[in-house]
Amino acid sequence: MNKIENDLVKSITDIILKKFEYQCDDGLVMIEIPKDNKNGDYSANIAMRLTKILRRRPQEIAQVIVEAIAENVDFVEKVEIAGPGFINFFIKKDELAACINTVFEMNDKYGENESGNKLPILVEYVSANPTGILHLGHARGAVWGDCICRLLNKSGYNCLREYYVNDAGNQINMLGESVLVRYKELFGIEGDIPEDGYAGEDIKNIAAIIKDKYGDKFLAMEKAEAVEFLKKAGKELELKQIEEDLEYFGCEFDSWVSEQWIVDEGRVEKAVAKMDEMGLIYEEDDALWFKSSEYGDDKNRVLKKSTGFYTYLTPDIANHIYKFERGYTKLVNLWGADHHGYIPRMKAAIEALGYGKDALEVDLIQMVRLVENGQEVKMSKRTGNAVTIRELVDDIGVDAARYFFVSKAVDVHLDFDLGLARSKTSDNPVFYAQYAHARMCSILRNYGKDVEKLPKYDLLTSEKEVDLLKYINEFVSVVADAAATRMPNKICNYIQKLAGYFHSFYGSNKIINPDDENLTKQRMALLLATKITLANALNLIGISAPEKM
RNA sequence: GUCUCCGUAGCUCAGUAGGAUAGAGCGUUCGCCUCCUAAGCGAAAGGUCAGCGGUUCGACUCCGCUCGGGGACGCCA
Repeated sequence: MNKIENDLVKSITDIILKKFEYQCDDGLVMIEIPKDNKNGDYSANIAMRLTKILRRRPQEIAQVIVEAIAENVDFVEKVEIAGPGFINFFIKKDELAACINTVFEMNDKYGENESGNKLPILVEYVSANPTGILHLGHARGAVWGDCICRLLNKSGYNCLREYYVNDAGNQINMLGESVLVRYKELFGIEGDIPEDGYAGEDIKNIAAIIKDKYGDKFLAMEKAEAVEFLKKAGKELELKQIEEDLEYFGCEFDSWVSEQWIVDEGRVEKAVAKMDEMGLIYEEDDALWFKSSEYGDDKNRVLKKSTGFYTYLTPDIANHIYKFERGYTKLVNLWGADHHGYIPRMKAAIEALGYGKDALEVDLIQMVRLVENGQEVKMSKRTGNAVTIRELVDDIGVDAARYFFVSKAVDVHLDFDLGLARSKTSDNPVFYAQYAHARMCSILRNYGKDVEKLPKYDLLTSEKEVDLLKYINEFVSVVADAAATRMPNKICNYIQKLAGYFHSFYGSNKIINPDDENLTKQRMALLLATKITLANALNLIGISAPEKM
């Protein structure tokens, strides 16, 4: 919330306390920017919200508030009651323009806020198995998670970006076997990829790298021994590829936690022992079960199979314990929608272990369906024809690709029309915003002088100018809200709207006006403040703000 | 069958602490470059917010039911 809104809320609660003897919670007072600015610069619906509590008609409550505001709040130019009881505030124009100097002072830090209160929060995302190349489905989660972390950092959370590497299960054995098949092929020995194996091009590349490095040494080796080696080598090469692709896509991680490491450290055994100690475990049919149904899951889950191996769940529980041990009190996981059934059992484990029911929040990333020429393109690491992140980025660019994913809420299914993304690059909304930025830079270049910080901006009173000022003022609260709700798409909405206000301002006002030096200075200041805000917003979603287009 | 996500303009989607006349892009139809970037601006057309009921001053928004579409329901990972 910006200063004006804050002051309004405070004034209103004060008045309510004084006139109605009711201590009104700040959260009850909503200050909004009305859609139609005939209804003021800001409006409040508090009179209607209080009707029940105060047992008075909204008009009556509004009347009292309006009178007191008019008397006591000096930055309000006019205040009136409208419709069913809205209180509409018209703010003195130079008060609205005060944000320009705030933006200048904060510069690239404008938008920062302390709403997170330094809360230690660990965000786990992507976490794709190191058995294949990252494709479109992963791209959505990667960008979304990356943007969430950018928002959290901007909003004063203490955020850690983590990738959980599933490098211990059966799929890694299959990786080793698949590499072995491709490796042998390079020596003319034909074989079939196992049923659950991996047939992607990446496996061939790995086989080739291994052949270059080690020659034919695995041909004579015992199969089990060869697979043991190849799965490790394969995993490392796959991981390296994943890391490079993510970086290429503008997504970085602070921390990579290996499942194998969790196992090797004895953390799995420790977790099981602890759960046993707490009476959360029982034995049945030669397997070890977790009483997850006592904590909200619809049935109990196996921790250790009758074969003696752990299920996927068990090391992951140890993984989550490890997160808490490092001091993170809030955990956020971004999982694919197919993991939806997995959430209750992980939450059950966390609750059972005493970390609190709501310590873990899981945001599900709904499916991305790849469509081309009206037909669905199946994507699977195994069929080998998946469109990879790298291909996508080479095709349409990092900015457009990122924007496509981050602008749409993750809880809806996404049809990614590759043909459309390719052919309509210039229609992508990201260019609208980037063009606005480039336009502003161009005007700054044409101006040729430094933009001055002025003590007063009293000439910025036209409708377009006021729209811009109010919206620049909103940025901080938009960032805080987007962080709290973990919805970076709200930043996209902000960007589109801010760019729209600018383009509209540009269309109706000559910014550099040789006949009026004072007005030009003020408009240039507004322009620079807009540019800084837009650049900061673009940066929050990892999209470049070009100086020229 | 159970759980879950979704249903808003011809298409792709915003709008979710309940608020004033439901928004944007693409597409369609008109205007606007002797002037700071026309990748832009202005205007028009386009809607039973899937349907029915409930909660209340007020519902696209919250609750229930129905219909329609996606996904998940393993001693896989």
